[in-house]
Amino acid sequence: MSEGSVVVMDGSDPSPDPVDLEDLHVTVGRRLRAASMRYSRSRFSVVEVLAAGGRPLTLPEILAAGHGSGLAQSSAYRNLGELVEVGVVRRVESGYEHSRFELHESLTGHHHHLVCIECGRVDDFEVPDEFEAGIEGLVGEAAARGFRIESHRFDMLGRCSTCQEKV
Amino acid sequence: MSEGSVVVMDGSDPSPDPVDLEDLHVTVGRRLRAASMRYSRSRFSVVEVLAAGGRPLTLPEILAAGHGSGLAQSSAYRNLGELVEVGVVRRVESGYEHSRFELHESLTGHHHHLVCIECGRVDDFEVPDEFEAGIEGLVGEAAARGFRIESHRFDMLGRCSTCQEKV
DNA sequence: CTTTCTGCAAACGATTTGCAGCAGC
DNA sequence: GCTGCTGCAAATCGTTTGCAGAAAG
Repeated sequence: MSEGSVVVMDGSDPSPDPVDLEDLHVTVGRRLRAASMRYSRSRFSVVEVLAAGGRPLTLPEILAAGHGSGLAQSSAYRNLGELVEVGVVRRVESGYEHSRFELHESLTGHHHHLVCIECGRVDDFEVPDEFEAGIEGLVGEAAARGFRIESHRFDMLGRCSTCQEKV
Repeated sequence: MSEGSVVVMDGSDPSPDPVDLEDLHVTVGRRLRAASMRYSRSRFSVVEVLAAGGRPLTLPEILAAGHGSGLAQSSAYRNLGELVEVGVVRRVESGYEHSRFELHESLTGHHHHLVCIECGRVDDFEVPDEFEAGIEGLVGEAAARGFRIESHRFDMLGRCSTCQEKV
């Protein structure tokens, strides 16, 4: 649960995610070993690709990015599933043809998504602290409905710059 | 696009959705006819089930609720797809085994979802106006990232009352 | 060496679709 | 009576899984 290398975003940095690769791999290796799993070459490659992507990627994107690594589709899916289980990867259902995968928030920091309703592309998006605080306030309201809230998901849907041009 | 029977929620009513069935069917019939489609018995039944559900339902749930109507699975899917196209139904991807379907927000009012991470159940959830206002403020920020926002999606994830007991 | 991975190919399962007969208007 | 809708069964397609050989430690 506790993790020393959590990256805290301050909202003032517009660049993707300066996650330190060194730390990242150390942390991932630790989490895998804790589950008596190996940090194999293909798992390493998947993590590397996700870190470089800086946004949720589909399986085809992951395979293409790891070009030459010759990773089989089934292995990639299997790796992703395992990484999800040890809390290194998070699966993002975009509702388009493919699921998307990104590094877990414990590694990249809490954020939300900008989803293109045209091409399905998903970008990361951080919101002001006061907004997040407002969300916390809603948790109590949900409790009144019998729900015990663990997390939330906030997406803004629209058209990315590329797809706006196509109109 | 414009529609006279849009239901506006004021956020003070905790009950599900007092959508008037009469109005609902009239509106749906109008939208279908506008697309030169018929308001067939099975489409009617699907709309009725969704209205009664008051929350996003899966296809199995829809078929079960319309018991006796003998609606074929493929027809239900086809009806739902058509209703989505004419703006009567909205598809909600829960990320669990089945997609879910609910009446379009133009018929039920804008709302969000409480999602049970255990059983996949989804309940409707309305947030205070000031919260929605805060969301609008984020649209401009997204624009700075090249995205033109059309809508948003906010889900709170947790465990429903039934699934809390199972622990 | 032993245990855990990987690739391959087959299996799955939710959703979609072609087609011939039925229903709405 | 047309035209559009429905059920049935087959096809899709992203994702999962069984298995035999290949790596990790």
